[in-house]
Amino acid sequence: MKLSTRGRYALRAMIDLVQNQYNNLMPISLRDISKRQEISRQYLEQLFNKLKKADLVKSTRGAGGGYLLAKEANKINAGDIIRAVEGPIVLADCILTGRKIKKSTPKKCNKVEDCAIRVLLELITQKINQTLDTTSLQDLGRITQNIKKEQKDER
Amino acid sequence: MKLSTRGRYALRAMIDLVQNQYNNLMPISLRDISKRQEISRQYLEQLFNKLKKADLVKSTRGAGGGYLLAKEANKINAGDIIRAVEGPIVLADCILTGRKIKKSTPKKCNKVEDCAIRVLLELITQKINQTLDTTSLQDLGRITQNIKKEQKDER
DNA sequence: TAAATAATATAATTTTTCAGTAAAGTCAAA
DNA sequence: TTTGACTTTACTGAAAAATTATATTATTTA
Repeated sequence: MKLSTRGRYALRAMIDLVQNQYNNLMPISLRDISKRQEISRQYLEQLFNKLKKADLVKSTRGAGGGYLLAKEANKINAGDIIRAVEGPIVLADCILTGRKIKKSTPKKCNKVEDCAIRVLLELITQKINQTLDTTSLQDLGRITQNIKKEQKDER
Repeated sequence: MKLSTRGRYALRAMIDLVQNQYNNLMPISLRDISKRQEISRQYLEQLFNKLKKADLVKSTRGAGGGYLLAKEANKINAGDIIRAVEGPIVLADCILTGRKIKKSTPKKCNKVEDCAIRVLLELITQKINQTLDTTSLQDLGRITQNIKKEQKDER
């Protein structure tokens, strides 16, 4: 049970965007994010594709172009970001499809025991989404800011 | 973000154990569980190895042998079972190790942005464990029982 | 006590997913 | 018209997960 790097990288990139924006006026290029976050440009491209489709960022092309937040940082939450790049959070396939367990051997989930497990997993999924949806990008930005400050003060 | 089959199978096997026990007197063989749950015997062996080490089941060898619950079903919870076969629930490696992100390229998690993400993931992990630890095997057994009953009534 | 049963332990194999890379193309602004 | 940036698709290698295989040891029962 892990959050894949896709989700983590997307969060990181979005936090980077908030931190480096000047009132969301100057587009930020993937090249810059790539450098700061040490994530390959091509990989970022994949992620921002999805972030854009989910209306979380907007882009301007050409020289001096790049990405901007599509909404205010307090209107974007962690759940939006993660679901944009990873799809909906599903702890077991039968929850979404209702049935299938595997792709290769599309066996039905016909064990009643599974249904009890499904009840449990659905409950957990709810809790996860609840937490993700009550944490805004602004929150994440502030936390980051505070950590940076602390690190500075220590020196 | 998925619960692996290991965890799901272990839950299923344990529910099977509760459902088919006669006051926990007659050991249940993996062969029977394997048949009922359609999980290969060898795979079950791996799982029960860990369940035993975690003191959730006890075993007797030889003919007529098999597994029994090591404690009462209301003293065993879903979290015990899942953690027994999957290890602790960790949504990102840096949470456990404090630092490392990957094994192969042991790069440090030196981005402050990650720390904000860690705060979020730790919160979620707490919630997950909370839910898992408040759902007993007895609960799961009852839910299963109810579902079986409903299915019967429908006919 | 031999045969059958069932757990224990480890190793090997297969399958699937993930992470990252590459390439070729499109579009917009300076 | 050229640069810089976004778009899209395909591919590859590595790691993790799932499954299978092979012995071995311990009990019971006929």
